[in-house]
Amino acid sequence: MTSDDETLSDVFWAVARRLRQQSKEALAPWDIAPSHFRAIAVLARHGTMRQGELADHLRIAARSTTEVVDGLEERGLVERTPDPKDRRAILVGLTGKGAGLFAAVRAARQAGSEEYFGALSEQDRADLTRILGRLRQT
Amino acid sequence: MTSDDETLSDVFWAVARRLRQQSKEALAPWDIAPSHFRAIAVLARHGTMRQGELADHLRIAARSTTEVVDGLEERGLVERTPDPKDRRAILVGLTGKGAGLFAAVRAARQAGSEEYFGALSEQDRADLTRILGRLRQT
DNA sequence: CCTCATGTTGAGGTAACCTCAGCATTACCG
DNA sequence: CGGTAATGCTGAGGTTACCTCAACATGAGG
Repeated sequence: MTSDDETLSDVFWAVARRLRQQSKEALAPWDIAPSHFRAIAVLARHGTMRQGELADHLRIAARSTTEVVDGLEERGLVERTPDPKDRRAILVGLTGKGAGLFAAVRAARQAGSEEYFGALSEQDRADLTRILGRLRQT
Repeated sequence: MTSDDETLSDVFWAVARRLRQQSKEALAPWDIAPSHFRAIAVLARHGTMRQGELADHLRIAARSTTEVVDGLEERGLVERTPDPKDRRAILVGLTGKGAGLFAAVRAARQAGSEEYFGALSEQDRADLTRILGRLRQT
């Protein structure tokens, strides 16, 4: 009830906080953060790749990817192996445990975020996807 | 080109990053962060209030509000005065400088975020507002 | 007056990023 | 071929925008 003085971006950030909270909780049983899961999902779908490529997929800086991969490696969910074709590069791939976790989360359909957005109607989800997609390209 | 493997939340976060970047840049000339501006906007619209009230308006924890107000006070944009009615409480109000900054940013229409969302059509903005509003209540 | 509630802050923490500089390695070019 | 440039990663350090928990002062009710 507090306010009507909310701009679109205020609402946007309110939702962002909510979403973060929600998906963090959803992933808590597996002891990983949303950013970790995002990376796992990419690896699960596209297979082993270089860290740099992973960064591109995640649309974050290479340096940030190092950190995400560090977290996953600590947990035994991914493996780093030197790229035989380029000794500067490092390949990142899911371990069995990592693949298992991905499957488990998927199966449980607790990807959290999707659960969250599930409150919307098909139509609203479609609109939201379209509108956000447009914004991203701006 | 990197990916089609994007969930709705991925897109959402991509937009969030963009938005943050964009509005940070837009506010840079005034040396304040988006969170600061949010607080200023509330104070400009509703006038002097207690810190706790401000926290409610911003929908963040009271402790976090302390920090935002700290930042604004350092920059001379707000003033803390003891609440004469309750000596535990503190009133926060805009200084002339703060009000001036608000006006300047407004006038320049560089609230950034709104600029960003301005790329959308009326209709899309309305839809987005509606959908996000619904999500927030979830 | 004594206990409980309220308003703010100190201390300490988190997630998810960022840039900049440095190191190793590979690629290109005369 | 030798030297310069570009590439791939990481160490160091920073930022934003939050959070919780506990302490402290003050106010309110019985």
